[in-house]
Amino acid sequence: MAVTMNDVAKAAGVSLKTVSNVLNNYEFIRPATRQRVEDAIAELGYEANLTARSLRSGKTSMLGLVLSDLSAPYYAELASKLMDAATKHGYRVLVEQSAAEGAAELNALQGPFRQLTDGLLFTPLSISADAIAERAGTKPLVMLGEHIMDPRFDLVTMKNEEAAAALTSHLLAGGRRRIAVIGATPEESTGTAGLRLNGYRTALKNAGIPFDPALVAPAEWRRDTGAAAVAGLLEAGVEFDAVFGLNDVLALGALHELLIRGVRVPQDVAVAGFDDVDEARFASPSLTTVSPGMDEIAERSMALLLDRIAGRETADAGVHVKAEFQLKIRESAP
Amino acid sequence: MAVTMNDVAKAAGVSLKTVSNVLNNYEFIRPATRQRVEDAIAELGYEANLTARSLRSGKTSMLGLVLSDLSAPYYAELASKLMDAATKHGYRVLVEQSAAEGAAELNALQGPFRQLTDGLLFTPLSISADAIAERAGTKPLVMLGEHIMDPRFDLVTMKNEEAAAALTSHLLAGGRRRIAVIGATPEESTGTAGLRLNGYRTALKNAGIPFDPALVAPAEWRRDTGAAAVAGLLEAGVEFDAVFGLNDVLALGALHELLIRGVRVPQDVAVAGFDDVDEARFASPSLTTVSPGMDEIAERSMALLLDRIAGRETADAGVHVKAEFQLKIRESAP
DNA sequence: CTGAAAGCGCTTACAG
DNA sequence: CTGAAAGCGCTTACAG
Repeated sequence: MAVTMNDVAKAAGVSLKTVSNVLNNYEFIRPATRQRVEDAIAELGYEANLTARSLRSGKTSMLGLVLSDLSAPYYAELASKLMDAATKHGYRVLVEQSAAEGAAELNALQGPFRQLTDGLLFTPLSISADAIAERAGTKPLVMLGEHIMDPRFDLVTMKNEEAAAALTSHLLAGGRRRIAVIGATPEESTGTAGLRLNGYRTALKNAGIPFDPALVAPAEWRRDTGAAAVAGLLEAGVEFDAVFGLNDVLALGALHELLIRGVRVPQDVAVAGFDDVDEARFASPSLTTVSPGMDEIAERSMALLLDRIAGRETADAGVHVKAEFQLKIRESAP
Repeated sequence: MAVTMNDVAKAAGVSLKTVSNVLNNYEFIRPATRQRVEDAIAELGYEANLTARSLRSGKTSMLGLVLSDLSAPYYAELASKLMDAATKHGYRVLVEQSAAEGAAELNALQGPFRQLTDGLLFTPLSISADAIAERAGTKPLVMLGEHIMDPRFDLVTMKNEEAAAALTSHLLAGGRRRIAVIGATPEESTGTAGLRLNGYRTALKNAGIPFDPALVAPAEWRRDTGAAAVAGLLEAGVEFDAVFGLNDVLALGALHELLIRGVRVPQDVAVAGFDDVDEARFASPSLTTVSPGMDEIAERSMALLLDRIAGRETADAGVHVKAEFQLKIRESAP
């Protein structure tokens, strides 16, 4: 059997409570007592049983991270940063992939997954704010992304509209007039895709250019679907001189498809994305995109969640944070 | 307070043990009793407390996954598949990033992380087999990768030597004679890099071509380091007509560097990688690489770990599994 | 097939 | 500053 607190207490000649006090850094312990306990711990190689601690205290020292797909570069990079941040604060991260499915999202919100974690970083994609509110429970919950922007919930996100507008304006300043958008439906206006499309429309409007729904191609946010979407536009005979992929993998898929069809980038068609994943810098041509402030998003969301858990943040209404973005002008749309 | 088993037992008019029997699918329960218990569970909305279960049973229903960096595409894709597999079997996955540092690896092996999981999928990169054996404890441990290939441990890996040899032979068959290798030191012969380099040397030997250490450039396995390594070779005046990046991100970084320097791929220099991450297919030119059988690796390693946990696999010596590979011939080295 | 009791290893009021 | 006791919510032998 493993060494228990009881063994430590006996070896140090103190009570259980005193050992617990030492472990939990209780302030008022006689230095000599503390020393004796610490010696006993070292000698016996005692390690606290986290499960027992958790059962009694109700805290698990684990955080939940729910996102659609860990193999998507944006999420992979974000998860990596969040885990590093959590480790720094003594927490571990339990990841759940929802595949953007409502059932999986609900499950993560209420099921055993929730029970095992002290707080949740949640990227909802399918379920509604009301469904979340109904099941939110009492443990802290911080939203990532923009499917839900509701005053009831804490939210850390990015400046989607502003950034998309800035990127579109850059394309317009480069003389592009028919900018295809990949990854949204023409009438979308909420959620990540909708907000980025709004930004695109705002920039067009400011430039006095009418919005043409024919230029907007829906697609799931992957490379293969980005490629297929641009192929669809070309085959439908839609004319365009730029492609705005609503995220980088869409743009990279589109870029690939254009090049194998002999379309020159950026001479014939400029291409731009959104996310600034590492891959974007090393594409050929390198990809113009938006850096959405991922470091800031990771740090702020982790800090907010930990503040809620510790009771340092007590605002009744949700706290909303938007990270700063940066345009990354590269070869694909100089 | 949450609903407990006691509440269910009272509501159903049975003992605690009977409720436990129903929850754990004990075979010999009178159907009527089972029904009453299930009704009570449904009515009260009872959910088992996993922490309590875990304290008593010693099982956590969590699996640990230790890898160096979740933002690396190969690991991101592997982790994603492993999580899906774990979910299918009722397990959750706790991920730990080691940054390939020995201290972090030791920590994952013994610390609280280990305590919280029923078994570990471990990609050691720094620590020795002996160090692992010393700290392996009694819980199941399956190695991923090839830093440790020791009969004491279960291991699921890929055919590094064979695959690297096959890829090199393909480059040779295409008329390439000076194939630079990025991501290893010339004398390396163990670990993932060493094995792949061995395969390269075997293929050269079979073709009667001498091994030139000047063609081998060390680099950490990232895009930026791949680019820097190829830049280093060019600036040192080393002549080569092909580049074998020991993984895809190295190859993609190298590809990018070659193209911005005006080297034509594949006309002047062929480029090949290893891993077949999704990105490889969509690079321009698309990347010739090895598909190492990631699906098989994910499935087999998960199955082996679960078999060890359940006691279905009882071999004293480590079970070693090697997945089948496939060459993916694409534009960068046709 | 089912029950009563013990106990997993901690933390938490409560005393003193 | 420290101790003795209770209890978090389960599962596990042990009986019957």
